[in-house]
Amino acid sequence: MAGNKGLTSPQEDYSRWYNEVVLKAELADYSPVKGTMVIRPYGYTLWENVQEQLDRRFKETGHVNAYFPLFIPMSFLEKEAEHVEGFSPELAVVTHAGGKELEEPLVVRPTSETIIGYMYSKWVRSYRDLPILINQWANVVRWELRTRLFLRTSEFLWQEGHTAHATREEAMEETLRILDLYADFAENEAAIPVIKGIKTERERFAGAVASYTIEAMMGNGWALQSGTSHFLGQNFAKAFDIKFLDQNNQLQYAWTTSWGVSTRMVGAIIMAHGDERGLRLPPRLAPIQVVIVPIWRQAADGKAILAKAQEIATALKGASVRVKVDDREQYQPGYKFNEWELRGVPLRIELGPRDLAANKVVLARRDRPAREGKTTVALSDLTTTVQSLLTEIQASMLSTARAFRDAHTHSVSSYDEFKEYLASEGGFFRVYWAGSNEDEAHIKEETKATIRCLPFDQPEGEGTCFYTGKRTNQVAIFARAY
RNA sequence: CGGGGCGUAGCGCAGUCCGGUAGCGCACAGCGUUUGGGACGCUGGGGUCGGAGGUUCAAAUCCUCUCGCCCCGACCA
Repeated sequence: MAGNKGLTSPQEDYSRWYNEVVLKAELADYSPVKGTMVIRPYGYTLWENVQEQLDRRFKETGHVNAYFPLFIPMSFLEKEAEHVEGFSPELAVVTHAGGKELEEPLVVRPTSETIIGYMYSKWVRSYRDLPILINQWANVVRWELRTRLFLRTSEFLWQEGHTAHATREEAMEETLRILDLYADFAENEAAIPVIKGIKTERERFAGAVASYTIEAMMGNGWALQSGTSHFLGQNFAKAFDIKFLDQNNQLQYAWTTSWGVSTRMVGAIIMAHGDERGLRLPPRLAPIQVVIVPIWRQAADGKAILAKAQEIATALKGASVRVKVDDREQYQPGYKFNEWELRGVPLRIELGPRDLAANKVVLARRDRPAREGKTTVALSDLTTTVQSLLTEIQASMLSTARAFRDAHTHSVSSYDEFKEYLASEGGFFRVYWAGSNEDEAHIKEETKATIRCLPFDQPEGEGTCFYTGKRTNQVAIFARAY
């Protein structure tokens, strides 16, 4: 039996598998309002670990956290033409409060560029007030038509960074610094390889001059935009009058950026690593890194084994390992093995009478199939072995994900070939591209694939556009996307 | 909003055609035996059959209206 009992195989029905994993692993549950979800403790702890690692990186690069309000005057949204056009279809608007109709409707923030722009205009007078490097952790609301747990919910959690700078160069540097930061997080914490690139006009954030993205490949070959960093130019500065006197006493508009990673990242972790047994969590983010499953035949053994399990747990905690002893008596070991595998715990310690007698334990790696992933280790070496195994699993998960992505990245030279491969294999398509906005729209209409980005990693030489046949030196990444 | 499907115990479903007063599996509770890859036995608790109205001696079942959810298409972190 390959998979977890009762779990749909990802090969058979990927989206069903995804939903089941989220629900059965107790990451989240549906909430009564359509399109909203409850993030359960296990899922929330995972999110907290994402937060912690991102937040650490923000602070290291000079950013500070603040909080801006949930409600935004409707008129603010309207100040930036593209912005309001982009967001108006999905706004939740409060028209009544305190028992009467409001004079001006309040928008529940879909993102906070506008209210933050408004505040920045109050705070900025001189080049000496710049840069402003603020991040906020918040919830936002976008009334989506089709929702999916973690990937697209009407309300979601995220961080949004909003910075203002004196020069174009500085703002652009910031935009790219954050993109690198996101990529570093994705690869080194989430073990998800990403492609850095710039969005085409069609996919650009409403109101931005340029949008940059990290794109990750999910287990079904689809792309997931996992973080974005926007260079906003002076668009919002002009809309909100963020002006300062420069060193030459000249009045200038500030240059702003915004960037975000959301709870969608949890979806990325699920889909980039999950398998037919369920979730596989990268050790650096896993709420539980090691689970200890005690095993005993006779009640008399139980006490000693549980005591030893606790002793091991204490030792591991002392070494900063997130460990849990599964001391539930109503479940058998086999059940627990499967359950913790479903929930993605990277490493399991099995401790039975034989082990106790020999001063050993069995270690089982989640990233390797049943027997292959099991080793026996002496108790005296346990802590160092666990630590090195966690490091190894983390690295192995990244390289496995990278190998998977590379194996599912194709380069095609004609549109027919593209369509054929997209239908049969899926995955990413790294192709020479000289098409127009309309060409892109047409391809999307016919194949549902979109340009995920124009990757930073561009070829040296020229090639022929797979769609238009024109010569070009630009490549694009096409894929089906969430 | 267009197309398709579904609402019966916490979950998954049967029962609906052909009306007779609700059942199965899992889960849950108690007791006992079990425990190295999803144990078993016995006992037990749990239902306004999505909602409202109608037909009928009698409605989960037939009729009318309604509400909600899921999947597929047009937008998005």
